[in-house]
Amino acid sequence: MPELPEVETMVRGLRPEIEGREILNVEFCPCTRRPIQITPSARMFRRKMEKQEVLRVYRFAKRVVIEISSGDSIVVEPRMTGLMLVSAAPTQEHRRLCWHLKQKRGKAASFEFWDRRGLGTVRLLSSAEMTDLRASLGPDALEITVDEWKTRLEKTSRAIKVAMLDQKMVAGIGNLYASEILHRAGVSPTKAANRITDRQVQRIAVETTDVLETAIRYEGSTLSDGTYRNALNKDGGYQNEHRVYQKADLPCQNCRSGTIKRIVQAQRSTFYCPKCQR
DNA sequence: ATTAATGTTCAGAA
DNA sequence: TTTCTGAACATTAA
Repeated sequence: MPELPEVETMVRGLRPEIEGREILNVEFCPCTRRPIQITPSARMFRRKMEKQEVLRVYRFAKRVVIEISSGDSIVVEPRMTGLMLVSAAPTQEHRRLCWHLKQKRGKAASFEFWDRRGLGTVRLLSSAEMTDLRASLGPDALEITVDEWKTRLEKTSRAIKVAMLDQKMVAGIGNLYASEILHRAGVSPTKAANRITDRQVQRIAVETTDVLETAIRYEGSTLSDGTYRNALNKDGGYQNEHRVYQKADLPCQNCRSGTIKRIVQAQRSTFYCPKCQR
């Protein structure tokens, strides 16, 4: 599932292929069972995009943002199973949108949004709407400072794992990486955020940066369901580095005496070692 | 054959 | 105000 490292990987795959290219037209793939969630209307969406140049491609939290020459931005939120691709999609069936580009030698002819479950969204936002979107989320997980972590965490009594998933608190961390970060930081996922010690906040800050940057180097995590792929439809590699996620009942690689446990928090699985995470 | 599990976000309830 | 729950979705595993 695309969290920060997976979205960053999509952006890096997309960028060299589509930046500076002209969008000729947008195809709403007919094979889609239900229409993709698009704003504004499909007609407007298409009209505002055609003949525009892709100025830049970047990541914003868990979203892919494609800024075009009109000043508007295409904002793609992959949610659970969405992918941005510049190569053939995993299946024809779940292709949702395809942007056709003006031909350029050695470059992709198009890029597309593929989404098996169809929870993803694609929106066209004005620069003012982009500003609002920015203001609605917390600092990016790769930019947040220790002091920001501290002041934000002490404002809530929710469990630290639940707080880390709150995008208004810190943007970019999802269910998988929250468990991995807390394990490496040695902090219990159930501990109230406002009771985390300064030393633990420091550990969380360090491990957040380390885990996310390492995962980006590995091009994200592709789970057993095989859903996540990079922009070239290749698997990521970070799943082999996981220490707790989906590893219930296996021995803890950190303390070597504990056993990884699965619990449910806010209706989502949390994996941790009760022995070395306090 | 039914049911649970999967995770992100938002709306609405507690 | 803050925290919690359910719904949206498709597919697989039990």
